[in-house]
Amino acid sequence: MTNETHNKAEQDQDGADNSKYVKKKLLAIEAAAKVFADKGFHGATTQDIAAEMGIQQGSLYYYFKSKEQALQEVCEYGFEHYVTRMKKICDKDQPFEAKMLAIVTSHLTNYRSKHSAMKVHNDQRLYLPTERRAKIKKLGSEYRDLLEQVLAEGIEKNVLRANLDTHFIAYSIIGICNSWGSNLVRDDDLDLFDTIEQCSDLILHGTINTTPKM
Amino acid sequence: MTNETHNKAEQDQDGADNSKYVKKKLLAIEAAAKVFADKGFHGATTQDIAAEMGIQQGSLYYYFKSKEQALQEVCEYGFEHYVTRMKKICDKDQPFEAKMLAIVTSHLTNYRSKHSAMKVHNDQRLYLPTERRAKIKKLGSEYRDLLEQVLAEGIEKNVLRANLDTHFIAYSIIGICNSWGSNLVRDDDLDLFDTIEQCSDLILHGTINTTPKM
DNA sequence: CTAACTTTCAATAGATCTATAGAATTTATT
DNA sequence: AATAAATTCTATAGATCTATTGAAAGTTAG
Repeated sequence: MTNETHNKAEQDQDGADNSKYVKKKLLAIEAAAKVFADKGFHGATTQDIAAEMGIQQGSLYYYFKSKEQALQEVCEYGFEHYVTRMKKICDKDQPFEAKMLAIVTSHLTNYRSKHSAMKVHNDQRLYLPTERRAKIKKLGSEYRDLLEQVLAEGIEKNVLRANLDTHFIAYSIIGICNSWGSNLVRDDDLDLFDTIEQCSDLILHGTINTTPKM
Repeated sequence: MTNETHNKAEQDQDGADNSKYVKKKLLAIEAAAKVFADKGFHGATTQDIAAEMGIQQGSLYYYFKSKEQALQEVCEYGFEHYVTRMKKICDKDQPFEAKMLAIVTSHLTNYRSKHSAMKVHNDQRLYLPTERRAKIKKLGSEYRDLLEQVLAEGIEKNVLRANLDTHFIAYSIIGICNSWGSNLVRDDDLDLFDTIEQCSDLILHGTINTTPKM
């Protein structure tokens, strides 16, 4: 009768398996991801998201306290898997080339198979106020650090050129992968494994012909 | 007294030098570019753009018939220079490496020196309805074609590896450049020429150490 | 100085869209 | 079956925001 919690959206960081709720909340995140990916954060309406889920606009607020929170959760959702997988790859003891292939594969596979959330993370996260981006930022720099570490190892083992700037290369790899990731999302006909292979090849060998027959 | 053209925005494809008008219209496009780059198309308001120009919200419609038209013009504005410059580079008779350097330089310089419009073109053009994107699309494919042609020449002259997919490489180059372009826009401390050099180097030579001392 | 033209302004209608609140319905529990 | 709890609905206030309109202010030219 007083102010009980009528709104699940308020008590929302527990991992407790309210099974029913948790499952539909996930659907909500995925619906938001799809809609944000298509129309952009500001271009999308809560109505769009609700429609995607087959519920009424107002009902959406049972799952999200605000549209902004929805964006935040979509971004985190899209990015968490991705960083987790990266950690696993880096932990394994593998030759450099294999690691790099695994990294590119992980990155691009994530785009194709799973989430518009990846796209939303890339394109829309800057519309979040800084407070809401803290976790995402942390994940992002974790990811880059891991990647730079892999590159540093590669240099140490003499597989990579010694004069490389790992920071620069890390950003570039992420750039290429994101760019192709977007293409994969946009164009269903694009072959995933072909793309993976070509990206890796470009990153490793560049374009120059090193054995020119004269 | 009937319906005369009170609105310049309606008669707007003439290159005639209404000097005063033309100059301020350019300021309008640049203001829109800045605001769209910061807040995104849907996140920006006509009020924001007007404020950036120091005029009232309603007055903006003297220069643009609609917010959407503003976006279209910003995208075209950002991209035209860019394609024009590309043509010049390709026409010149130069060795492959020089051409590639020039292309990367042109691309990144355009980001740093001139326009948020580049950013808007990249990030926001898909929010335009197809009709409004016709010109932009044409320019885009012109650009890619030119780039692919340069690459094909490189292969022919045996400077580049024969097994390259020019289409793929072209997209990748654009991807890397856009990615670093965004970084250049976001981070003023980033050195332009350093970035250019590193991008070119990566594209040409990749990362692998081709002369490993054992 | 006056008339014609250009540019800006102020005010607003009409159309959103977010978020809230309380009722209605469905689902789970005793 | 009766009660409690969870989920969804309807309706709406309040806050935008775009685009229009006609008047005001500024500029140019005769």
